[in-house]
Amino acid sequence: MAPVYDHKKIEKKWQDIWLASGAFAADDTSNKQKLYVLDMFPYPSGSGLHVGHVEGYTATDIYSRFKRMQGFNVLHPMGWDAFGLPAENYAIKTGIPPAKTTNDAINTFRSQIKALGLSYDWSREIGAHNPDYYKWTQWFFLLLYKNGLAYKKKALVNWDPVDQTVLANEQVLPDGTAERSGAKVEQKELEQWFFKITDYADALVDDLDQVDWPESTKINQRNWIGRSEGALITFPLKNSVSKLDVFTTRPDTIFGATYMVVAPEHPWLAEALSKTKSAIENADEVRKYIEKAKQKTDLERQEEAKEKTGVELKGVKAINPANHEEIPIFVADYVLGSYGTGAIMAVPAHDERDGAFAKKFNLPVRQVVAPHFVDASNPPRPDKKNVPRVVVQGIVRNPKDNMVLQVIWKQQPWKTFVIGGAEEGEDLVEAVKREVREETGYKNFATVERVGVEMRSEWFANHKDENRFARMHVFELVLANEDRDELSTQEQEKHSLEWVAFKDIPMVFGPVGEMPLIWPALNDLKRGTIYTGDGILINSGKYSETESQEAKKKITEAVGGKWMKTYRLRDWLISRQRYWGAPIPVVYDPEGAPHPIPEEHLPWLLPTDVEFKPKGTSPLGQSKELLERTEKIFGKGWRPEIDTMDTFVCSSWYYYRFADPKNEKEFATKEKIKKWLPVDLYVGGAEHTVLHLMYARFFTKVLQKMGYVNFGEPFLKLRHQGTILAEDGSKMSKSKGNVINPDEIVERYGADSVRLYEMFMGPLEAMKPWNTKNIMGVRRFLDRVWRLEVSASGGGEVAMDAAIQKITEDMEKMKFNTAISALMIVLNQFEDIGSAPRASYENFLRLLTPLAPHIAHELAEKHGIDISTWPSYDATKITSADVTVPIQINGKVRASLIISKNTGQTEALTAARELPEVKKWLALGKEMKAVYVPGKVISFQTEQV
RNA sequence: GCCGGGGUGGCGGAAUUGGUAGACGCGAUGGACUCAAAAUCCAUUGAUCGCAAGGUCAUGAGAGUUCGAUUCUCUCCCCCGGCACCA
Repeated sequence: MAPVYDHKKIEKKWQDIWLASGAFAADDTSNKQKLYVLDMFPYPSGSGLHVGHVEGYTATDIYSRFKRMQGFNVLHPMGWDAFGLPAENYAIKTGIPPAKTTNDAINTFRSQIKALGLSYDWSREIGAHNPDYYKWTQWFFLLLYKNGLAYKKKALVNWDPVDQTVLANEQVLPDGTAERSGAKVEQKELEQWFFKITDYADALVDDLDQVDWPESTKINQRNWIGRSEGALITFPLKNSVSKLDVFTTRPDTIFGATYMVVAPEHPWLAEALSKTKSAIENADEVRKYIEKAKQKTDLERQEEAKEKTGVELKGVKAINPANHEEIPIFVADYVLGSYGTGAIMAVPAHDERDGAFAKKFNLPVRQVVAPHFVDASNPPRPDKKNVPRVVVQGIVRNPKDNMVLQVIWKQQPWKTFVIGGAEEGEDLVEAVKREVREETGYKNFATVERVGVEMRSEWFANHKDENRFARMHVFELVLANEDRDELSTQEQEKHSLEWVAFKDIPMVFGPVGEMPLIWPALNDLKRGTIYTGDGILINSGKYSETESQEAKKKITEAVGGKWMKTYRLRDWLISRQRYWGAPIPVVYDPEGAPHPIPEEHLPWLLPTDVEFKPKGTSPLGQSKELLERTEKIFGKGWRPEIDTMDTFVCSSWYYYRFADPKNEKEFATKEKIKKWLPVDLYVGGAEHTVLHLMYARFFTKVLQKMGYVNFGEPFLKLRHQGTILAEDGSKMSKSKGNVINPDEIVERYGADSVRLYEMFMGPLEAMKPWNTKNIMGVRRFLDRVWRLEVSASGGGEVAMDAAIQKITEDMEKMKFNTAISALMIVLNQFEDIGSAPRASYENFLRLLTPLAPHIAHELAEKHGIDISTWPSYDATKITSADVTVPIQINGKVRASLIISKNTGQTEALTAARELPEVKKWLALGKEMKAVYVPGKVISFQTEQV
């Protein structure tokens, strides 16, 4: 009788062994290939580790152990993002210093993490609140300052009038009240420090292409940065020397600009109103509107977004530089002062917001872009180029006058229209067929030349030099089984319905770049709808019939505009009127001018002689020690900066420190950075898709520019762990009392069971509910592994090679749920044959090691098995010569057949017809068609009765 | 509203260069062992019709292409995440 699987004893034993031996220390000198596997370092909160942490950390641990077994030199460290608001808020409540609560929390976290058997290199542990760490956070501030990337300016901040303190955005509830005091938050202008992240906006967008990150995270970052390209165009004012600049992404619509709008904050407006004799006739009304708009919070602006408001500036007109028309100017708060130039040209026909405004104020709408429809290319097929193809799907007509409103196009993989051409003297049909064969790889198809499609001769003449063809036409292409020139009558009939609709509208065809461009004749357009897409210009003077993209450039140039980029991204405000953070290393001379603190005085220590009571300024302002220190070093009358840095500054560079955590001279040596960075795999929650990940990328780009590192992206591969929900599918929260405490689960079922369970729940990135019953399933699996008998020699067949291949691939892709499932299948096979053959068992334990390391090590020791290397497999043993092929008759599986892989079509079909099941079903109708897809399926089609 | 990701048994989830849907696990039902219970083991377990053999239906809904669709195309519904007057 095997002894009972006592997880507590075994897990403690191995954790002690690993700790004592420093088993997971990364080797700075090894020649083995390095791999840097990193978790987002946690904020050590007082409530301890939660199951979400466990999920991410287990995933990186499994991956690290797997890679070590494959011979990599793995750096897998852990540290603490220890500065932050919760500890300070707790101090305000209790008076206990944040350093104390934070260190207690770190001790809890560390012991919880150790109890999970996670293979961190503890010799590299760091804490962002330790002076030997924040010394370098301050050093980074100085680096940015020296390079003009840190500056001070006035900014609006969230001000809590009850607590007399500035709040971070996340401390302001959606209804505009303070989370702590419940007071209505005010906007207050204060001098603040900023990092000039906007200098790197382009690199932050462009370099996303280089990294292996979830697509959604990249998109979030792109949206946040919000780069858009457009034109800066100047609109002169009538009877004035003043001009208004607008930014627009759609200079092609300028002929439709029937009015202008300036933001209430626009400086020109303030100036115009301040003059004793303002040109604005209704100045009072305008002032009133501006005052009202100022009082609106962002929230109110949002809520009122649907209803547009504004006031016309009477007596002032702008001149549209494209057509020299006089147009009115409005002030309206739907235009933001902080974006672009704070002024727009309004094109109500082609912009939803301008359209809504024009409707309310009854302003003229002029349509200047006619929609066209450019079809995207097909999904790529292996070894074949993509070919653009379009088909009419539907036509929307106005029932009153039977006018065509819209033509809907769609792509169809089996049938397509191609626009083909031929050179002088060449046969058109042959030329098209040759081209289609080359471009698509299709060998068998029929073509039909489509009459009724009107080629516009003047359009063609205009674009002649862009096209190498002398003649062009539209063909319908139908894929066929044989090579034919014509469609059968039957086939033609089949498609005739669509065609009838198609040929009724006059169409214009022509190539733009590589895409066919198709648009309905201009006079068939519906008037008055807001069309925001690209198209063909109409009512635009000499630019009419020009395509949007082309017109953008041409018009911008013609009106003297400048092509430029704008961004939504703002500089990073890093000042916090808070105690528990890294002090900003700046002092002010008696005149109040800021001076960076010289490096030799770093770390610029956080003082401890403060009270944690909200008093209206940063708690550092009360510190006698800090003031005395400043005066002692810099002289009488000098004052310290009393704000601290946003904690995101600390976490923007910590991944460098792990490479060289004890260095007192540099944040890390160039050699060690070169040795370990960039991070190969980074795992953390999806809540950091924008802020942390973007700030960290910004720091790395600065380091690259300054020559400290030779790469521009710190995290090559990023994965997010999904949220773990409570058993009822709701979010876990303390207030609901449905939080699962990992300690209890580890105590009860063991660390290996918890690890295995969290990985078995589903895909790493998925949001999934906790289910304590399901832990019993993986625990039972481990119990059975524990009880498994091992036999000296083989007692049956177990397909280990296939399992090794499957699990190796799953590990690489971090599909741990299916890897565990594959191990369960192997165990089931062992049990079916009564015991595990020794050779298979050895590999089974090796495969199990990264996932459930404690039990695997214990069993390996018991049986004398070396589990330090990952097993390999023999690929020839995985694929067998025979395959089981299902047989479908009229699409339903009726039988299956075991045949050799090399069996030919005729032979396979003959063998299939011999089967009684097949005979029975084939007897019901006349056989029409038989297909054998080698190794996959046999399919019969019979005449349906 | 826009962008992105999803929707498969009672539950968590497998399977997509189109090829036997539901792997693996949980739960459930029946049985063995036991005085009994727990643990363990064996069997069954998508729905439905049928005594059975065997059918039929089924991957959010509806259509389409195909010998064959969870997988491709179109329309619609729902859920989750992000952004939201960004010109």
